[in-house]
Amino acid sequence: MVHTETCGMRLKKGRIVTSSTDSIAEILRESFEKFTRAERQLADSLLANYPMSGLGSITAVAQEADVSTPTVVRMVQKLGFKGFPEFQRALRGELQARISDPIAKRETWAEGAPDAHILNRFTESVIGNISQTLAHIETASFDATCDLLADMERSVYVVGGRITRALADYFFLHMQVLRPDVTHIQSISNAWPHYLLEVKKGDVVVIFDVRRYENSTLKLAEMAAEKGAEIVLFTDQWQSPIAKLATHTFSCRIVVPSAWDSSIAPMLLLETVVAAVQERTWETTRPRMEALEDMFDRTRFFRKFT
Amino acid sequence: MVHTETCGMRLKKGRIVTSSTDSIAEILRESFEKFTRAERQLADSLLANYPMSGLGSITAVAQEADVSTPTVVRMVQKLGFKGFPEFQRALRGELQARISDPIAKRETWAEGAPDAHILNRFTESVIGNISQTLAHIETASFDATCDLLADMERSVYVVGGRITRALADYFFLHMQVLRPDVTHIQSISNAWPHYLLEVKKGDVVVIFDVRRYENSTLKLAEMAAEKGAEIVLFTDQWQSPIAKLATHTFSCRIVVPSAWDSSIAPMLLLETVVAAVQERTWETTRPRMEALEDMFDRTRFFRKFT
DNA sequence: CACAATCTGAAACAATATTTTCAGAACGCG
DNA sequence: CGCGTTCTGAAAATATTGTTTCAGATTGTG
Repeated sequence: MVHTETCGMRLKKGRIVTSSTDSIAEILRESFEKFTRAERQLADSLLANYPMSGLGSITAVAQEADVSTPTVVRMVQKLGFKGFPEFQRALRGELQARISDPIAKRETWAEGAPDAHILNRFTESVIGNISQTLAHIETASFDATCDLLADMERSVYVVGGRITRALADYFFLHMQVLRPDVTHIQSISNAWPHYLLEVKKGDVVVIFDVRRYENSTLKLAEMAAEKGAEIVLFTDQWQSPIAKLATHTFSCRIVVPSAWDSSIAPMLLLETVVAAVQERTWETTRPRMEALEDMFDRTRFFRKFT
Repeated sequence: MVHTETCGMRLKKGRIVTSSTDSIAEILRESFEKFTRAERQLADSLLANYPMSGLGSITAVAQEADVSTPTVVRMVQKLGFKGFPEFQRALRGELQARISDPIAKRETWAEGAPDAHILNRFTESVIGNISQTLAHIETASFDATCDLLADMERSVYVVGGRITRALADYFFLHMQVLRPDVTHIQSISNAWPHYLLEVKKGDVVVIFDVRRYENSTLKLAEMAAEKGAEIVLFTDQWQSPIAKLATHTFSCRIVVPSAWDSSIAPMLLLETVVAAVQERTWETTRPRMEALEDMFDRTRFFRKFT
């Protein structure tokens, strides 16, 4: 998955010997004096805007330096590469290292454990999911969703399915503190039509629906849509059929090395939404949170110390 | 000398029309819904470690994404490029711009959004949490926990608090499928003493307790400990007082730029435990899962297609 | 459930890219 | 200035990449 190539390092007679940690640029500079005229011209060209100029075809590289293609081949072989493609791979590997973020460099997550330990495999995969999920988010849509949820004129309904119930519950729990008029509808329960009676035009219905898309959730969405509600959908990469009805859809990567799907990516989005809504509603929310704190203190529900 | 190419912008029928200022990543994301299954798979792969993955040969790109080379050609043509080489040139041009711009070195998660966008800040912080949490896990302890939970001789009880209820619920939901004798106790409810009657020596009590540690949960843990239960605790970095009673404690980082704590790290551990237990109990679990599938099929609870 | 529309990848084909060969040019040296 | 050595690029030979075709697979639909 991750490209990792070391730089050239050959010991053959007549070849240029370098440490494997040297960057290709350094090798080029070090070997400069051993080069012939045409080769120097080429090395100059390569270094001129390193490493981009080396990424084209051998023909392009040669033309750029105004030398012939055989010269290019001869030079990279002198450097210790087997051929031009190998040289180019090394160059790409270097570039990769240069632009990749620190997280990508990390080899194992649970240190001391073998790569193959499930903790590492699982986490690796979750990080990939997060990265891919984020790559597909349109921030404008995200911001618009938060605006909707921060609008106190609109009532908010939260809907989860069999598995996503926990996500819906978690989201509900937080939204309930942030603002009034939040309702949790369990699409599985057969009481949901009652809740739907209340839904008005402009209300926001947040739906969690991942694969094994549930019929009842779809029906619920259809009815909410008919009533003119704004539907915000959190789904998986294969997209619940509700996507067609939704104002904003967020698709999350959920595949992990397990018989189950991972809820980490949707959970992350959901927590971020909570944080973003909170920023928008801080004025209203603060008194609510303080009141809540006060109530907890009075009920001695939580330990005050330790 | 310097490679400067603009991105695709064609007007031909059936092609995807984009502004010339869009980066290829953006074009990929925007066009995502117009893509077919294999094309999405490819787009994912390209975005996953953008833009490096697109720089190899068409064969390499296709293999990385696990699609055929014709798929690659078709997709880039859909994007408006004449062929793969043109696409790759555009990609190189972009990389060039990115490399030479000293400010743009930093990788962002939701590309196109400013670093300061909450999606990026939040995710950054969550990744940090995961990394730190994993660094503190003792794999031996983790494995021992999974062994306990895979042991069908022992009954399993799952306990959550006010906020962690969702985590407990999620964990319960999965364990319930994996094995028999799993019970969810809501520590808040005042019915929990009834459940405790059943707890025997050797039973496993999985407790979620993060800050604002709850009195009732502590009491519950004390009584379970007295009965000789093995206590597995998921808590935060400041450690719930229950840690003193627990056989295995896992502390998670939970701080994010929000007024709330993040449940991502505990959720990750929990999902990993489920995956690991499942590996251990596959023989027993398979028939259970098949039976469950069958029941869902019969109840037409889920949509069978789409 | 059959039919049409669409999607997909194996394989043939075409176009390039890379390497090799080789003849002449350039250089050093007596 | 002649001779051997080294260097260089045109062109041929080879290897690889990129494109197109087409039949089977899949999906949506009446």
